[in-house]
Amino acid sequence: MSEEHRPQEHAPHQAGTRRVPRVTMADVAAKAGVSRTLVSLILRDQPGAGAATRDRVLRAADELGYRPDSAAQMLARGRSRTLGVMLDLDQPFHAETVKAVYPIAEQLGYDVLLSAIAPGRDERKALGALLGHRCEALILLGSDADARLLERIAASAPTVVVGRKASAPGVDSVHTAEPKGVRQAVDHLVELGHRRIVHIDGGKGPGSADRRSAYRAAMRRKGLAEEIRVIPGAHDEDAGIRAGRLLLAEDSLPTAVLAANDRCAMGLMHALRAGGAEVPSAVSVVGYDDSHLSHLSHINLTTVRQDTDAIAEQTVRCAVERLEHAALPGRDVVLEPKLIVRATTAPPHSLREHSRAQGDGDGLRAVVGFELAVHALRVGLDRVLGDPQVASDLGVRHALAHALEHLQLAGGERGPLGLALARHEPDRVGHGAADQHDGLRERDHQVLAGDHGHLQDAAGPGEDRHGGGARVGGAAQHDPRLRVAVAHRLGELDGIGCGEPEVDEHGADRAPAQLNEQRRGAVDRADGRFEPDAGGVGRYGLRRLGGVHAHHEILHFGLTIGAVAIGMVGFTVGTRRRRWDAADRIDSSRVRTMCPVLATRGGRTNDSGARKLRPSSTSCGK
Amino acid sequence: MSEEHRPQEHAPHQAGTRRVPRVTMADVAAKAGVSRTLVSLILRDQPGAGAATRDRVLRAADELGYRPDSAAQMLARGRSRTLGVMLDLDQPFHAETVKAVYPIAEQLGYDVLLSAIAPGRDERKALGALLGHRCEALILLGSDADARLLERIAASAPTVVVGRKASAPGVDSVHTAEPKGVRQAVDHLVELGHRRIVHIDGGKGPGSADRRSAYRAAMRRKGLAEEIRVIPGAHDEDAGIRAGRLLLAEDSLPTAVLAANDRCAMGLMHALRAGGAEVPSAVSVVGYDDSHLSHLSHINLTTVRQDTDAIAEQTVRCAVERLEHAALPGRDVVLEPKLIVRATTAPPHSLREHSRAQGDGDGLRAVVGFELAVHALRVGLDRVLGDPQVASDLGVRHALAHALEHLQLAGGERGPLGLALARHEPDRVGHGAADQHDGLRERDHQVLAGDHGHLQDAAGPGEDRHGGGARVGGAAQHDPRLRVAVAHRLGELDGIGCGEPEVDEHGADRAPAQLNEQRRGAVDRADGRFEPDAGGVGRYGLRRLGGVHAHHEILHFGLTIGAVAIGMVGFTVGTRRRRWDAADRIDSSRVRTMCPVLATRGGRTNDSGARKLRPSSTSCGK
DNA sequence: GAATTGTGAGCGCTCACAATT
DNA sequence: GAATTGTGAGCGCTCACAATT
Repeated sequence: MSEEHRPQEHAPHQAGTRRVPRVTMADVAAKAGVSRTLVSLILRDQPGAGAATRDRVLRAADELGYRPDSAAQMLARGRSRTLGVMLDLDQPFHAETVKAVYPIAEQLGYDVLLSAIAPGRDERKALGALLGHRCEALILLGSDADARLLERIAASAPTVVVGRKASAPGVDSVHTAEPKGVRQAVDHLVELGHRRIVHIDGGKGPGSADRRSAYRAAMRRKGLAEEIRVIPGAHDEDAGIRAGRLLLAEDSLPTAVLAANDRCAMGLMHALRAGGAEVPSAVSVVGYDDSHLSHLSHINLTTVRQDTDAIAEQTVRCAVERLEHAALPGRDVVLEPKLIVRATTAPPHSLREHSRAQGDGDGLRAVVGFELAVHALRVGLDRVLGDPQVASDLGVRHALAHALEHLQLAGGERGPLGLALARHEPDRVGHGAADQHDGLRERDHQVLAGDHGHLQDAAGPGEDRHGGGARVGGAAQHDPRLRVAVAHRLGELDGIGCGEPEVDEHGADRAPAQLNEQRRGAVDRADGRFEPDAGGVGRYGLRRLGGVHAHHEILHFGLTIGAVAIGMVGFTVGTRRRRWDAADRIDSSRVRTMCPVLATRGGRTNDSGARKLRPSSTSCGK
Repeated sequence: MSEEHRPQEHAPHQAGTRRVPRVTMADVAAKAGVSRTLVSLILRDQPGAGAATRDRVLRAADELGYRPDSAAQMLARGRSRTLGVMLDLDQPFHAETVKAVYPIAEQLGYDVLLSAIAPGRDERKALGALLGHRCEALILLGSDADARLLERIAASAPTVVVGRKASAPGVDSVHTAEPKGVRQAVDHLVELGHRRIVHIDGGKGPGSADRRSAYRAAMRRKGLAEEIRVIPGAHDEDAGIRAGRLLLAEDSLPTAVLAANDRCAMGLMHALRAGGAEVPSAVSVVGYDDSHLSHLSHINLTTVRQDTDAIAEQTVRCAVERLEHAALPGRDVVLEPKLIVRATTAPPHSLREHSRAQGDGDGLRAVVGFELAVHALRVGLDRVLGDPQVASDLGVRHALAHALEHLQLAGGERGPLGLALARHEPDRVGHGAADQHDGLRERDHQVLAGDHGHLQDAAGPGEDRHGGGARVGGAAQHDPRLRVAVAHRLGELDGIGCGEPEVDEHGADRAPAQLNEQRRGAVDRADGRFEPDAGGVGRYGLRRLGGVHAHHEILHFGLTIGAVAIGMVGFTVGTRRRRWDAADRIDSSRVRTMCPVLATRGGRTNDSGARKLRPSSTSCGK
């Protein structure tokens, strides 16, 4: 019977059975005129074949489109060199881990096969698929198998459980030190002043039991045994939503919640916000995992980081070592967790009301505060400097110079406030702080060019200088570059990007240089205009302040300096004014422009609100 | 040579080669006392074996822990009955699809193997793994392969591309009708009144080209050919962030953006918000996919839904049919998309504001701005009034009185600023504006009691009045009730909750009454303390301003008045100062407390930042 | 003759060892 | 003798067919 007429071609026992024609090693060997063994040798990149033969075989294989059949390889080798990974596709943490597993496995010469758990596809099924495909070792990412099941699994193949301590002997496990991570989170909250700290647990999810008891222990350790409360949950948004609603339905909210993981925290925050309880002002929330979502700064979740790279490496290593030394006892690899403080934790309001705790820990607000301080200053400047008379006064200019210098100093030599203002008001501020900045783009340099003093003629005929009410609206329009700068800086503060390792919470154990590289790449790609901020401000300014403190520092600096600067200008104008008054060089319309309240004395006003004011009999007014 | 001494046991060619001992069919056959064929037959559930033998074999297999070796099965069968799915673990849409693929494949008797693309693992690599493991057909979820590559892939195995039209002959594709989905989105936006609708495309991602041209077509169809603008992007958050920053850096924002997919939309929204452009008040955003994230109501993304169940079913069917009838021509299965309107789309502000575009349309920022203006004022007051000498000066008190009066007037008789300040600074402001407020809680009344003048002794010996740097930290602490009030108000303004239907952008077609009900329920549940604000300030204050206008109004008022008030106080202090100077009633430490910059003249400083300042020769300093 | 069971070849590869240059 | 090449068995299964009851 010739090859073409094989009965398999229409085998009756299975619908759709179709022998897929395959280019085999024998075909390649025939074409190249060598033996199968040589082909095998050459394709596996083993030594022992002549260069000419090598070429010929490789070419033949390529021409025939030959692809080794791993089934046959496995069979012949007696082993598959394949690791099976069971995962939950909905857990970003699993995705991160798998992505880190691939390169390590490849490096060790192992293939990776994935099998997902899903509705209607439980662990047994998912693992069965892996085992059936001859995975030599199993990596269980989302397992909630009990000791008995785990033992049975491990009987089939070396097994590594990730994310929790293995409950069965002879099973390796790789996970974070839950007690430490949870304790860090609890300590952080207690330090902020929280006492009513609730824990939403992860149900049967991996690590949940450990985190639950770690929470209890951490609370007891802080003398908060009576405040211990665990709400049953799971590792998804729904659990967080349910817990949030449960809490909202009660008489009063706890001041802080430690969620089972980031997804749970997301759901919780959603429910709280929908119910009118803002995070973190009403309730602080801590997640777990530091999955990529928590980085996004409109989420900006305080969370316990698990290092997926380290987890992946240890996991693969465990599996491979067990594969090569079967007799190894079960190991439990425990990695260090790390609390990443972002913007969802703050002092509880009860404390804040007593005005004791410093700062509210709200990153977004801090930055917005900083921006607004700059704008408040700008409004003040516009008001005052909108009047050429006032602006040209030497005292005012000096006061302004001081204010700006102060601003620059606020965040360090070329601090964020100074730089931002320099970019915001280049024609006014000059670029004393900015011009040495090698990252500044040409355009910026051009804008700044020809201005080397600390203060240019502030009252110069800029197209922006018309005074009056409309100015305020104008002032409220932010320079988009400033926005971008702030957004970038926020990202840096959060440690998403580059940074000195000792400051950067994320990068610390992650090869910062590489991250820097990456970061810069991202920035470069984003938009040519951003480099100065990415490379400059962050590095010189906020970084120096270090981590989360920077948030508070900025808020304080911004508010302080904005207010001080405006006050100063007002002060100076006030001081000088007497002189102008005497010289009668300022008319009422100018005064009104400068400050509507002051102008009402003269009975003239263009402000319906101000019209009702009854002026006092002080020195203001004409 | 006996089995135990196989040389493979220590094969030298590969480190760690270890023949995994395996229970084979022969072992089972031996144990059951039958032939291998019978075991094979029985384990595959084929007819033709006696019931008794069946039992015996099954029992033997079970006892030995026998597990068929799929590598050998594949090899022997000549086919694997395995479908390979290539996916991107970071795309929720892929996860959804895979979860739907499993049951359908199982039903048709196929195994599923997953292979992820990841950094350092491109399509070729991922597909190579699948092919190597003898997948008979390939399902490509995140492919950006061009026609040439696709053709080469398809030469190895029947291929189904998901999410876009296949560009190569003989390749099946399953995707949503992009033109329809995009048109629905564009039509929805145009109906809301948008014209400047930008599209962030998905780069080389699946379906991007189709969506891009569909966007162009839909825009042209609406007579908006001139508004067409495509920003290069990708299917991830980064692309959205980059596009958002790009847009923010321009002179003005578009009013609506159609993102490449949900993740891109998430990044975009993040960037916009970080840059101060609220969604949807400043910019409307539409996603694509309806992945599980978009459901979460703090995201609540308007998006184009793709039915993953239908996609999975059609995809598996295509693959299997092609497997069984090789000659089939390439099919293109097109499914219906569906626009899911949620909360990220709203009428453009140009419409809402009669094309005046006041302010930046940022609700949160407006409110924060208002808060911060109050705080800036407070900082200024603390600074100035922290010095009893200054504070007791009649001129300063009058200036302050004016500022506060102005604040109260700003939002109407009992306007939000006045009220907020009254609650914030009850002992200082008095409750002229607040005491008639029937919603105020008893405690508040008590706090305010006994103070009926417009201005109490500002320098009185309150426990809160110590001046100096620490005060700033204190001032940055917000009254949580104020925040809650603000959050509530924001919710009302945004139409998430109750409100006049004609103002409420979201609720208009959504049964406002029911929403009101819901909202009130939420408020009632949230915390007993909130009623005054929910029922009071909102009703008397902001509501009167009406809808989104209020945002801008508050921002302007807040900034203006904060700056004006501080400037006024500074002005007055400046004016008065001459007198103090003359009387030598103010010492340098006091000045330093009041304003560090001013103090540097005297050479004394407690501020390392200020130390570097070189004072000018003006009137400041001792 | 139908139901049940067994035999031998082969899937495509790798490995140990032998045989060439 | 070192570098290169070839041979034959076997990995664990399935299939067609033969051989039993």
